[in-house]
Amino acid sequence: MTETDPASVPERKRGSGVKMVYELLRDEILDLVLPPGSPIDEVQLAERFKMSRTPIREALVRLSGEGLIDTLPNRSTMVANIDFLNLHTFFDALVLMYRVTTRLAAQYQRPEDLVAIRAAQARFTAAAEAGDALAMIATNAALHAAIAEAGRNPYYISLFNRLLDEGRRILRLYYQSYGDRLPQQFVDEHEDMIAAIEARDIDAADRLAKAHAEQIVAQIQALFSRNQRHDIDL
Amino acid sequence: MTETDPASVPERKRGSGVKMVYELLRDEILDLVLPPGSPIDEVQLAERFKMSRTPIREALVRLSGEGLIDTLPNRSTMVANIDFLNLHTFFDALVLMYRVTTRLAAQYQRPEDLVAIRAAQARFTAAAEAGDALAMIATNAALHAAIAEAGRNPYYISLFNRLLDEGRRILRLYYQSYGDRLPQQFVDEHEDMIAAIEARDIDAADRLAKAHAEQIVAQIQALFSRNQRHDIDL
DNA sequence: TGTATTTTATTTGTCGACAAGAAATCGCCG
DNA sequence: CGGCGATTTCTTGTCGACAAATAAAATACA
Repeated sequence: MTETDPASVPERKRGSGVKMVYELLRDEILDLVLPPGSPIDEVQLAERFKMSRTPIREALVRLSGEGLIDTLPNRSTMVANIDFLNLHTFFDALVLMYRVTTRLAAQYQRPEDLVAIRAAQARFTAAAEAGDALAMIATNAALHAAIAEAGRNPYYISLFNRLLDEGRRILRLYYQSYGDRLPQQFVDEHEDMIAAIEARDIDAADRLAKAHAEQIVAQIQALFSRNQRHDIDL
Repeated sequence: MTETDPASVPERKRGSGVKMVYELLRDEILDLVLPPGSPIDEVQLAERFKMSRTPIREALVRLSGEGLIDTLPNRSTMVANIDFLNLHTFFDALVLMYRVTTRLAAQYQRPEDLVAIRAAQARFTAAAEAGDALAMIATNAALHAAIAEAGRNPYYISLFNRLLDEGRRILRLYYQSYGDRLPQQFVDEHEDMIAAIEARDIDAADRLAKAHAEQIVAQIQALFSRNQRHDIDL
C-alpha cells in the first residue's frame, strides 16, 4: 500500500532529502492518502526513497512538531487522528483566524499581496468550475493563506496554516462522502472578501470573513450530523 | 562559554536524551543564557552531554520547528533573533490570545483547573514578594498557560505557549535592564482575572484580560522607547 | 485447555564514521 | 604588495550498523 513513484530519485542534492520526504508525506497525510491512524514505517520509507533512516526520521520529527503524526515512544508512529469529539475547538479557532487574518489583510495589504491573492482566487475559481473537489480544497486553503500573508503577522499565519491543514483533512472527508457537490457560493464570497481587502474596509472584511467562516463551519457540521449513523472508522 | 553541569549524566535511559537536551536548551534560550544570535554547535553539545550528535540534532529540529533557533542549510545554526521591528505583531497576537484564553477559561473551567491556576498564582505571588524577577517571568507565563489549559482549546494553547515563550525572552530583557523593579499591580490584576474565571463571568474575564495584556504591552513599549538610545546588540 | 513465562522478532533510538558544502587559509602570480 | 584560485578546515548531512525496548510468538506448566 501507499505506492508512489519508486524510480524518481536517481540522485539528489545534499539537503533536499528531508524536505522532499517531509512535503510528500505531508501532502499524503492532508489528502488522506494516508488516513488517520495509518502506521508509518521508517524503514519502509527509507527503502521507498532510497535513503537512510536518518533524513526520514528528521522529516517525521518535523511532522510530529506540527501535530500531523503521533509518536509512541519506542513503539509505532502513525498519522494523527482527527479529534471529532472536539471539533468545536477547531471551528472556534478557525473562525477567529479567518476574521483576524482578513482584517489585518485589509489593513496592511500591498499591491503585490493583491496580485498573489487574485492569482489564488483564479486557481480556486478554475477548480470550482472544473468540479475538482480536491483542487478546490487545496486552492481554498492557499487563497486564505495568501490573505493571511498580506496581514503580515507571523504568529497568526503560523496558527492559521495549521488550521487550514487540518481543515484540508476534514474537507477531504466531506467531499469524499458527498460526491463533490460544490457550492458556487464560495466563489462569490471570496470575491466580496477580496474587494473589501482591496478597499481597505476593515469592518467589511471582518464581517465577510466571519460570515464566510461560519458558513463553512455550518456546512461541515451539517455533514457530520447527517453522517453520524455511519461508522467513522478511524 | 555556556558551561553547565558536565558531570551529571553517568547513565541515561533510552528516550530521555533528546528530551533532556531539548528542555535544557529551550530554557537556556528563553532565559537568555543563550542570547539571540548565539551559535549552536552540535559537536560541542554532543561532548557536553556525552552523547552522539543524532539526539542533539533531533532536539535542534524540534526547537527549529518552534522558531527558537534558525538553521542555515549546510552552515551554522543559531538562536533565533528577536524581531524588534515587528514587535507589534507579537503584541497584537499576545493581547488577542490573552483575551481568548481567559474567556474560554471562564466558560469551560472545572474545579481541578482552578486548583492548578491558584497554585500557579501562589507561585507568582511568592516570586513577586521575593523580588525574584526571573521567577516572576517564568511563573507569570505558567499562570497564563494554566488559564489557557482551562479553556481547553489546543490550538489556542499551542499558539499562546509560543507567545508566552517569546514573551519570556522579551521580559527577560526588560528586567535585565531595569533592575528588577516589580509591579505589585500584576498580582492584583491576576486575582481579579481568576475571580472572574471562577465566577464564569465571561465578559468580565475578557475585559480584565484585555486590560491586563494591554498594560503589559504598554510597559514593554515604554521600556523600548526609553531604551532606544542604547545599542541593542543582537 | 488456559495461563504464565521464556524466546523470538520487529521497530525504534543511538552511535561512530564518512562525505559534501561552504568559509577561511594559504600559495601563486601579477 | 595585492588580487585570485587552490587547498585546507570545519561543520553539517547522510549512512550503515548495533543495542535497547516492546510486542508477538512459542513454550512450559498447572
